Amino acid sequence: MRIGILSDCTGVPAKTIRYYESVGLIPRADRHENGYRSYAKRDVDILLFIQRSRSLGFSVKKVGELLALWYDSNRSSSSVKALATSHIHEIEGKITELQGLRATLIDLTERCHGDDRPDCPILDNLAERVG
Amino acid sequence: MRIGILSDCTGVPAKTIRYYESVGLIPRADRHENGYRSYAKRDVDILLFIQRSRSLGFSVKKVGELLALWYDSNRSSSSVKALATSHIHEIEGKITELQGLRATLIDLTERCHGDDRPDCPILDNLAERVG
DNA sequence: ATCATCATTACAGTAGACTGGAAGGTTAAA
DNA sequence: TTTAACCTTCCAGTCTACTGTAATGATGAT
Repeated sequence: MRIGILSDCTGVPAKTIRYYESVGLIPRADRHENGYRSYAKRDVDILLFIQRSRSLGFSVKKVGELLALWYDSNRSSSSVKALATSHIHEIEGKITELQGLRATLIDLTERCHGDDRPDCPILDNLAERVG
Repeated sequence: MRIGILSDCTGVPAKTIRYYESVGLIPRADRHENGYRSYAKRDVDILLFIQRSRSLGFSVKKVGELLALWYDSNRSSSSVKALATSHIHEIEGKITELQGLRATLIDLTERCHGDDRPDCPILDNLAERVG
């Protein structure tokens, strides 16, 4: 299977597949006689695994770790769970941060009448010396 | 006031102040005879305004818009509110996305026993053909 | 006079994950 | 035969918001 086909099968651009190879996320592809990369069905599964992991917000680096565990039939499920759990914590940290911003902004906008007058608690707050 | 003092007053690195000038977020500073940038107390307020806006997650571009409104004594509070509201929507979009990821990951980790056995629903899920 | 500390500019690098484009080789179809 | 559609490599660019570094000049204290 050539790279274009693999791309069509997975939705991952050929450019990106080469990129994944270049950063070591996937192994170097076998080559046809003409130098074209040659893939097997297994590679479709790998790309889909990567795609799904990425869509869950795992960094490329962490996807590499997940792939290593996936390849390793002697892995412990606890090691996978640890990776996922740390990722959840990361996400929860971001959520908490964003919720804090949201709360502040909501408070400010609720206090802003939002009419034609220039008077505005949002700007007042931003202009406030904090320290 | 030289740039180092302004930096000390605000906590914004001199480098960053020059950067803000270079991208037009703040106007070009007046210069002393020796070519050094010269700032006034007003600039402290501007930098603090920028800092506070940035800490609320506004992009540098949006901070520019906020500053323009702040400078404009004829602004309408509704225009400020509109900016803030659109920013809230952006944040809420991110929160929703992250919560979705979190829910999926929590579900997967809950189904993973996390012991020494290789059997793992997280990897099974990632390996699952979706389309 | 010399040193530390401050300032200037211009250019490049960082992070993360790609994406674009040039210059060229290969293959299949019209 | 020519054209289209593939593929190759390599280098560079994108995005955002800075940050680093080099080379150079100014100021103030000892």
